[in-house]
Amino acid sequence: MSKQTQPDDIPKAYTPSDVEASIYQMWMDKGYFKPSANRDRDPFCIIMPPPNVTGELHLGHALTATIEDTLIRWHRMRGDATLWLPGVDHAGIATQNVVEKQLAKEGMSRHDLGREKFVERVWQWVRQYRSLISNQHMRLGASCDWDREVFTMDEGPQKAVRATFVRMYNEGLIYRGSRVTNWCPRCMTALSDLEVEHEEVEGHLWYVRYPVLDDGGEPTDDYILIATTRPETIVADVAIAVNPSVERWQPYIGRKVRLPVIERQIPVIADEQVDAEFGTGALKITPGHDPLDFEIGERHGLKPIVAIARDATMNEEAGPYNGVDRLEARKLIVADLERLGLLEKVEDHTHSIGHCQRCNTVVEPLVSEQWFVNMEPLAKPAIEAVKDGRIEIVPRRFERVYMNWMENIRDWCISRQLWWGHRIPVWYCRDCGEESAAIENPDKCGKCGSAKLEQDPDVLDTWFSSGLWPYSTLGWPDENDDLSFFYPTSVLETGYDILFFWVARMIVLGLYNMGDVPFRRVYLHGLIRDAKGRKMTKSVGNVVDPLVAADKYGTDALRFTLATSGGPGNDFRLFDEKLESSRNFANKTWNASRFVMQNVGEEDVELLDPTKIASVDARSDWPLEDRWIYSRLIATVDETNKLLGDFQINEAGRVLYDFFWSEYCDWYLEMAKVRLRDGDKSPLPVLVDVLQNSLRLLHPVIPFVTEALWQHLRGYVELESEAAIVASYPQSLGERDESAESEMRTVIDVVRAIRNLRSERGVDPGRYVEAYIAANGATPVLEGARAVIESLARARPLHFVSKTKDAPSDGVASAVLAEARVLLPLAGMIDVEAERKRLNGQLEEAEGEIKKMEGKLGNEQFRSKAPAEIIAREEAKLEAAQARKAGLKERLSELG
RNA sequence: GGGCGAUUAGCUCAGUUGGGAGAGCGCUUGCUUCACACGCAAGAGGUCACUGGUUCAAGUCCAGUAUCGCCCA
Repeated sequence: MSKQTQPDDIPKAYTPSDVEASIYQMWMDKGYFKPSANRDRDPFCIIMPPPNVTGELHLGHALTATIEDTLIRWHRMRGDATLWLPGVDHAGIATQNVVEKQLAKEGMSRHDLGREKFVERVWQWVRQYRSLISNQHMRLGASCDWDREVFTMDEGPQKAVRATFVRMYNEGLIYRGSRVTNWCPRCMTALSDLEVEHEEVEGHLWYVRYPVLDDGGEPTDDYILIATTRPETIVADVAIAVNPSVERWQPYIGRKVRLPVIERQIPVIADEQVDAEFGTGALKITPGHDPLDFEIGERHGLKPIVAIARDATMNEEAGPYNGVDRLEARKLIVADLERLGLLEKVEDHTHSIGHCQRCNTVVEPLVSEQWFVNMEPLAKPAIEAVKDGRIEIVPRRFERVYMNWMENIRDWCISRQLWWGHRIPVWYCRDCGEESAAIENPDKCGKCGSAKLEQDPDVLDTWFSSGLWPYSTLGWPDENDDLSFFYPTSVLETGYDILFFWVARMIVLGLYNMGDVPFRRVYLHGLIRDAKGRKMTKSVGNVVDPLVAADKYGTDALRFTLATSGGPGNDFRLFDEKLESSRNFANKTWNASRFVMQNVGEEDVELLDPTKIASVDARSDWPLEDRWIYSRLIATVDETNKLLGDFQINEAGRVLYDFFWSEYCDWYLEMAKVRLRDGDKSPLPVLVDVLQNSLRLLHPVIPFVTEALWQHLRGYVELESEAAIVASYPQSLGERDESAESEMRTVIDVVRAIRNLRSERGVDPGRYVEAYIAANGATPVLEGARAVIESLARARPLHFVSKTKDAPSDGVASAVLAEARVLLPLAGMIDVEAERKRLNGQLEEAEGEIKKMEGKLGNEQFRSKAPAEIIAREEAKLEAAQARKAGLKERLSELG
């Protein structure tokens, strides 16, 4: 084979920026991201959560991309027909806000432009950011099928939105009505309940006197005391409600009181729902500005009064306060109440206040006409789907959170008073007043034929279109092969913070539109925090740009860190030290590979044939270290596949890290060097084979460095595929070799013991020292590993003796293991007294262990109830401790 | 008010059928050893928040308490 690269051509340290761009380009050019057209294969499909088109990707997106890409690459390597479909969300309010901000810098508002021109302006923004987002995903190594990239406002999804709306409208599941909804006076739109964030605020409770009127409508000296947190809404009160079960209120029911501040008369009514415990037990009823009051008002046929306008200023209903901002009006009204002697007292009071998710403005609940989805009938099948396991949520605990929300579902306000978004497909006839919904824009009224049609000016909640994402991206409502092959999709992966916003609604709408669940499994990841555990926000200024981190440490380092930092569903902190450690790991793979390639050099090395070496027997004539590392590889392969199947990506990463670094590099490579230095090339096939398996195992998490190495390695050895990304993922390689593993533990223990003695006695690291080993049963194993031990422990020559008495006795440092006693003659470096003290300490430890084990094994209950395997293990421990004790006693008596 | 999560080495976190207390970083000591100082070797460091229970056996299961955080109303 011709060598494509020389070892010297490979730089000493891995430099991500040298290889990432060209590798990604190569993957793209070769079309590796496209799903196999072979429909006999199992489908594996993830629809990417569409990032908002508002701006650049943050770490949460990078985490999503990392986890999904890892799963996708793993399945692709396993041979599944794998599709990862990318997309971008139009993000109604958020995008409208950013474009408005841009306009403001030019001294304009959207009203200056008008709706049509403003929307065109947003499209300009979209064109810019849509590709920017794709490019950022590419930098992160995302192996999605870019030809299928979709935007929520593309023609296909538009059609899906309309088809869904029209059907729900016709079936009465979507309706229009006047309700108290959450109104953001800054965004000037209604919001759904989910878009309101509640915050505890230190406020006040004002106790206001409402004078009771006599039959002639004249005020008496009597009054009803009302506690309120919002005095400005007094002007919109329509009644006072009391709980009829409270004795003291009985005489007032049916009478009238006079509204303080503006002199309107309102009735005192009785309603069971009034909380007799809160405040004074009497409640002012303001149906125009409180959802609960709205319900009470409806029950009693009271017409709501809206006194606060959409811009949060008081309107004409507020009389003297007309035109004043709601918070200013509060101050004025409190002052007026005080002046009139109607304010009895003020108490401090903490309560939660709703804020707009997008702009943090205090939300005003007010009555307005909006579109709603009747959720209850839709929630039932969505509850069933999770209950009966058609959808599994990982981690499991979120299933309860989901259930709780679904079982207490409330109608979903879907209309937004915005210009940017899916326009509600409802038209009103100006001639006959007919209202109808349609998929295609109608040109005349279906009832009277008039052409004077007006479309509803509002747009839909962004989440309405993203709720259709698992199939609108696959071409629905049109039927096609992709849709039937890939739907239901395999995994929906996202952060737990959008479980309700997105996941729950996709389940509801998927079942409604498709009659089947949108995905089989939901995997929810945690949120990323900064080094101090704080949420990353622009206002704190602690936001980490994923691409900056990727530039600094390499994309693989970022990915490895994100993939291994936290368990499923748990938040985790990100900081530089973690990224450094991941970078070091990438560099380790680089250098181990470099070492292997240097040693392969011009040799013709063939890969091992796994089918021929699957059994322990087939490997029985291999040297111990070869049998050992191959057994460890087999164990690692099995464990990794199992963990990835359970979404335990963090654990899989840890297992691979430990195997590659602590076993392959720290021990196997060093042991292989012993033979290689003697000109023995026999370790090469194992060295290469374990390496190429490791590269494949690691590829899903750290794709760039593994691909770069794969390409280098191909210059030396015939590998199974032209690229790591399309190599097969190692699976079930064969039987573990338990005896090789335990024999190697003994060898390693002996090496460590010698190193420890040397280090403690300050032996010059370069110096070789003689060593004596008394090992009894383990002698053949240790003797077989003589060269390895001599080299790794720098102990030469190594003498095997049957008893420690056969070794020199003067100036000897010793270590007593269960399997062997090791003696290092270090004349002049040994303090006999200190040595005795040290050994006595170990003797005490061993005796303690023996006592503990004897106690346990002497317990009849343990003997009869514990599994045999555990009893055997404890017995082995006891024996080991006893062996150690005997060895230590022998040594001590030799010391005299 | 209801629910969930966290509490394990100085720091950040693993620990998924109950039986070995672990990793990375930091720290101490020694090494430019022919893959790697983004490294190697040797160490120190923990009543697994607390109380009680189940069990032969509890970081792991159950009940409760405390502190912190999150979600829902």
